[in-house]
Amino acid sequence: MGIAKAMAEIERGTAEIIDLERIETLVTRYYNEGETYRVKLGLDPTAPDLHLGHTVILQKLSVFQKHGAIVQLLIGDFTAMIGDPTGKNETRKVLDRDTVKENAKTYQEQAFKILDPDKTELMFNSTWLDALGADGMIQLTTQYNVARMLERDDFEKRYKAGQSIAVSEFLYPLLQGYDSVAMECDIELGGTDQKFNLLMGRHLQRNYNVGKEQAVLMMPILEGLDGVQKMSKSLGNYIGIAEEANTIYAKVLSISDTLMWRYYELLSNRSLTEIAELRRGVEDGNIHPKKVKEMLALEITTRFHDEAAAKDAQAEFNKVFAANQLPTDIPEFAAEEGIWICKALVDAGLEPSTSQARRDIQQNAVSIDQKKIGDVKLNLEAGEYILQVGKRKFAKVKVG
RNA sequence: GGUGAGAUACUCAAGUGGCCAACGAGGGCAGACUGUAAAUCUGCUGGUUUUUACCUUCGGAGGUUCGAAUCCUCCUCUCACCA
Repeated sequence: MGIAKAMAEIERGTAEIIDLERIETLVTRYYNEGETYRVKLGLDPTAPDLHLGHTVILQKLSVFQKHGAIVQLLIGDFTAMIGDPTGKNETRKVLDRDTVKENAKTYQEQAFKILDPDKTELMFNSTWLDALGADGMIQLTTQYNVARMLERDDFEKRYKAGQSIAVSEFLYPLLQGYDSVAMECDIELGGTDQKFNLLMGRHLQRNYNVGKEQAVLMMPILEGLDGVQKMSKSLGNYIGIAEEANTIYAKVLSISDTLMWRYYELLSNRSLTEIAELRRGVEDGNIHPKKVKEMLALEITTRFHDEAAAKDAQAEFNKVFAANQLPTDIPEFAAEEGIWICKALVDAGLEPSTSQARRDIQQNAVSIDQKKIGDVKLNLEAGEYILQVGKRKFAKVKVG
């Protein structure tokens, strides 16, 4: 493959690249002399469930692997103790080594759905940060000053808003930057929100005389299903890559039409020209936007499962939501005769509390065997029923 | 160390003795309309084997009072100014 084409693949969809020249040099050297280089990605071991937001960067890493990169997946087991400053004053729970190892393993398994295992190294930053010691830590803190630290967007905002900033939080960017020193990486990837930390790596590599300064490549932050907030597990607006085909398909289809184009740009493997054509088609009214969304849903579902599973998911989706029929697999549970409907809904996991169940029944959101019920005092007699709350929550109950 | 201000539900934010399970906004859930899209309209948004009732909640622990998110004391945390 030509170097120009490789570079075009690397640059696609990026938010910002610092030191593009260096990347080009590395790629060129690979193609001419077969010399590999190192690309780093730091991961937080607290949340082992990868979602599409992570895959934006992982996909980029896999592009690099095609062009001569050895990927360094860094598990931030040490830095997890501090937690990247987020503005939230949550106390982090301290993870023990075993949990971290387990999380790392899960990470790895999931990441290998996208990455080439033969060109990936797994690392833990406790390896060198444990060894740093108090004097090493102090040495590290002399490399930067408070005024510059406060330039970091998040710190600046909080400082101006009069919110607290723990001293330990200043350590986070420094330690992350020091990782780059220890790893001697050539390029570091991250989201745009990581810019400050990524640049710190460059700064520290220079100060510690590593002999190179990492290039930085930032990917845009993928919005979650709501289209506003960034995709994250804690916000519940994510599509997990380990989720079932049906779920992934349905979630993709539930995004807004505007957001769909964003997902195309960042997640699809279709060429940019192809995407532009689809877009024109929709704008001209020649293609129904739902068709385009279905294509995206199929593509993404196929990526984490396979084509057959994706097709099945599509069929199932149409059956349940377009044709209003019952899904194929409905979780079952048993209950005693005469059980109060609200209690049954809670037991089935369809409702969080009987009070909530009561409200939903009053609002016509609950049906039994596809018939709405309005009676909150209903007790179920012996028999089998299909319970449904809203459009998407189903359960089969055996009473008696 | 001193002085002052503040801590309310998922978030922001009213409420300064009874009309408070606590205004409002955002978010979320549900209904109508749809393409499980968007926009719009409507309802709900602490819990309880059963609800015009009862129980728990306004940083924490005590106290005053017939009655406290509201008053008092101590504590914890945050911010500002001074040192």
